[in-house]
Amino acid sequence: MENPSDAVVTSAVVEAPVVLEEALPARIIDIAKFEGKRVQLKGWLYNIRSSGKILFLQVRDGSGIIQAVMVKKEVGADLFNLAKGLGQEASVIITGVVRADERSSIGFEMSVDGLELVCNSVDYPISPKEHGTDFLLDHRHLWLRSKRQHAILRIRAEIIRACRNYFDEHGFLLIDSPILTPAACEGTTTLFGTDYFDQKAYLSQSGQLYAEASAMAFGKVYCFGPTFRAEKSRTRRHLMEFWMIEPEMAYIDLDDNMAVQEDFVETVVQTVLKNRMDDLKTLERDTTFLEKVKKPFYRVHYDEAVERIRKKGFEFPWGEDFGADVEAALTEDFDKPFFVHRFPAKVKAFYMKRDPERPELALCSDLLAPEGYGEIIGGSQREDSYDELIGRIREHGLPEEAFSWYLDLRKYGSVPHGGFGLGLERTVAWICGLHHIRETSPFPRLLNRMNP
RNA sequence: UGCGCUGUAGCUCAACGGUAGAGCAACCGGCUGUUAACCGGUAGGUUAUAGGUUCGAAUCCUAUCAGCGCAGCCA
Repeated sequence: MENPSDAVVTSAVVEAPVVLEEALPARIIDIAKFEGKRVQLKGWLYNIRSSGKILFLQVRDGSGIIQAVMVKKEVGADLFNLAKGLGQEASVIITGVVRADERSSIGFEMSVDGLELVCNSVDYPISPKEHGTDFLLDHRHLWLRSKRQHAILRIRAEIIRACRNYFDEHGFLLIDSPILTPAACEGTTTLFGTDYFDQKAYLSQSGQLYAEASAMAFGKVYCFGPTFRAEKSRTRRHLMEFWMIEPEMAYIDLDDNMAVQEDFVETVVQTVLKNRMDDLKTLERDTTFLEKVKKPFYRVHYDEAVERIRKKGFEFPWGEDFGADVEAALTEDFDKPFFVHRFPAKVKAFYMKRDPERPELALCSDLLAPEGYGEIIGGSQREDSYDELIGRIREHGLPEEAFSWYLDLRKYGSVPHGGFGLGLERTVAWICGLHHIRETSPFPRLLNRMNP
């Protein structure tokens, strides 16, 4: 700047007609609308590749990933070197012009003309190469930033939305059940205990009993919330904490109950296929089985299921509940979800109504997903007779006092009723085609794992 | 809780009784169309922990700890 002639040249550049137009705030998901426009993206650096005088920045903003191309001679050495030194997951605000490009997987790229470093990221633990699940679960808070997890969690959100919409649009009222409860709902599984001032309390394992009370008040209701099981199960189908949607309906029988379930499940699956095909592709999900999820679903009586199992070579005594191997073998027979109904009452919960034609059977059903996924719904018609129900409670050795309010429902205008519970995470695993349930939850609670 | 499997560099793995190695990540350098980029170089280790067998142990044995898989339970 000592030389006055330099100043003249500098000001000439500033006032030249190459002044950039204002950058429009944009998100990658609707980048197509901005073709030819200069935009501003706020995001994180997903990956970076360098070719000497040209940089390829993979930038994600939570809605998608775009390749932003930076050329050294266009942006100058300072900015170029700054960008070159960025770490994976550095937060950046970039500006540039959007243009169509056939080489891009999303059809568009961006030519960068500006980059602001918000915060650098040094030694990011999750590299683009493969990692073990244990390591990834330790870094779940960062793992959430990767493509595959985005696809799964978007599908999860879509499934939740579809579930809520279905019941909201079919005359059900949302009535949430309490999470802190005084006693076991079903009396079988182990519960997480906690302290309720000077009283013992438990985390809810099901909202069903409360849903029944609500159904007697509003006719058709559903609850949707977390449930907790303290079972020490370590399998690919179990979580300690999971979400369950539990509709309950007054004046229905077992057949009505199954009809609602198949209509509901068909709607949820078809909605995901319609709205989240990109994410299913990211997961490389073969959707042929999902396309077939249309009613009616098959209805297999327990007696028939036992016959099918025996034909497959299992020595299966009538009266038992199905183990995992038997259940998986049974799903081989069907190309879409199917019901197994009327299980022997002695292997089922105390509140289920008996089949009047065969009192050794319960009016219940499980809905099993194909492709080996197995049970996603358990449902039943509930016992509506006071005398029958109190007999069951005594047979099971349950504390009568704790169930007095539940018995009241059979005292004051009892009606035939029923409902079911759909396990959200199992449904997500099935629709996404996942091997293990743990990726279906943003922060899964597993045996021996509560962090992060 | 039972049975089985596994703990080696930040990560994914190799070395299977004889000097602990590779790819990726990190760092330095090269490259104007890369897309799990590539090429060259540097650094990185009390082989989960504690005992034992052996001239010699990552490797064989025992215990402990941690993780994974399957089962039971269920959604």
